[in-house]
Amino acid sequence: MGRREAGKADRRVRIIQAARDLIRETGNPGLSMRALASRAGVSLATPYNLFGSKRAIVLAVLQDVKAFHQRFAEVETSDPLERLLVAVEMQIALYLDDPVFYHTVWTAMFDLSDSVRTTFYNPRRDSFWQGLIAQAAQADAIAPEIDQDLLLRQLDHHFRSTLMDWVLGEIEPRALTPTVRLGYALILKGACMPQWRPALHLRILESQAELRDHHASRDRRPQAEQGPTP
Amino acid sequence: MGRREAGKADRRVRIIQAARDLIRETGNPGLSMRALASRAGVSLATPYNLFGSKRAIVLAVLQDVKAFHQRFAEVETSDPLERLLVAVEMQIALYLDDPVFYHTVWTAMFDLSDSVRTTFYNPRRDSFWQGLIAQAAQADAIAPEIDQDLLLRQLDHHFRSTLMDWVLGEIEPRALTPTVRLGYALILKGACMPQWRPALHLRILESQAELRDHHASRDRRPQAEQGPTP
DNA sequence: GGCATTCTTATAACATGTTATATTTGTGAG
DNA sequence: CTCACAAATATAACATGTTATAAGAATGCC
Repeated sequence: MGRREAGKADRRVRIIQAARDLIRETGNPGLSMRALASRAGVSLATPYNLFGSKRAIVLAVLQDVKAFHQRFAEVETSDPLERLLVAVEMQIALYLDDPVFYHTVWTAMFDLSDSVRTTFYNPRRDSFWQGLIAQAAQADAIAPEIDQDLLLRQLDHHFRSTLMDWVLGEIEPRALTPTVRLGYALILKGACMPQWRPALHLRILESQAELRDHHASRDRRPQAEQGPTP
Repeated sequence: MGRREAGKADRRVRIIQAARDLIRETGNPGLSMRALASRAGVSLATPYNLFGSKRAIVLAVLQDVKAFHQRFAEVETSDPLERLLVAVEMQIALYLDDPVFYHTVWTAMFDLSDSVRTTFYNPRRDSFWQGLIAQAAQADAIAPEIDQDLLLRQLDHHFRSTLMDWVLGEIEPRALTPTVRLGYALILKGACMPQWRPALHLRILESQAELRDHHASRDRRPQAEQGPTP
């Protein structure tokens, strides 16, 4: 690896930094490829050579952020199901800490126009959550006949949809946490061993109450005059 | 309403028809606004006057399709939870009957770049599902302390995410039904009264087995070399 | 029937993601 | 040092969603 590769890596870094800065400053709208190239001090063609597409760049930015796992390492909760709930709540909290940035990044994540196979699931993320679920299974909290991979997939589905609601503006930020918690608790209650049900049921009721409060404190969602009937 | 409105309505219909035909013939790629306008025999500006954006048009196409509720009316199952599962499976079946078309339509649905407030939830759809859930609750299948609206939202989340996996190509078509069924069964098991759990548990195991078969019969999902770590 | 309004049309233009081309620059190897 | 190669650059071009503008036609009202 001579200086050729080094130069390339440097350009990659500059592009990612420029993208992150532009997103932080202006949100999605400010991040045009021309603005990005100019800010990174490269030509318009270079980001395409190095990343392939705009979406790939935004996702590289997201990948560059890795504060989460460190934060979570400090949590000590013995209850294995509770650990799952806490972990997912912390993730939401991370996003709400920097809403403009994550809103943009997740919007790109949900952008289907592009064929970049990014997959929401990647080894690092998967293994983290698989670990939590495996722990729960070993602690006899999750029924042994439940497939752990599939369970994780179900939890992810719910997580993603809730985030999508947020990106679409169909959910208020403060409803994010209870919504996610409610979904996780419901699914986990369906997958857990009988003796763990009461605790999860409590979490369900808590989340419901929280959501009802929010709902009560604002007007009804405006009726969409036209909508699909899937 | 004079002929002015009639002409407008006619143009609207022609545009929706042209859009549907183009989607059916070529999928998304063939549906450019210029092609659409030409096919509908109107100028490029007209679709924008009448609908506002491309996404709005595609969604109008989706709204135009309403075969589902009629089909479902013929189903007779006494078990109220089973009715929910059957309903959602029928919906999936509807999509798989005409995959190119629905793939395109759902891709548009998931397109966030546009500000059209379509909402996945609309009165007609909501009331259908709310009815099924209310029936289940009246039959003592769903615990009374569970909020029915929130439960429906959770089910929808799962449905949407699974469809998104399909649109993204992260899931095979034949895995769609068991995936959705698994999620519904898990969530419903978390929300149901105790005596209904065994039946749902059975459905969970069934779905898992089906999914494992699919999984076993193909190579591992290709590892994404780079992915985000949300 | 004549006129004003409203909407379509035709057309151009713009923004932006993306690709292609040709030129230049820097690097590594002999 | 020199040369060949690889990759970046500058630049143009393309596709497409969308908007703007001016002109023209249909409609409804008097």
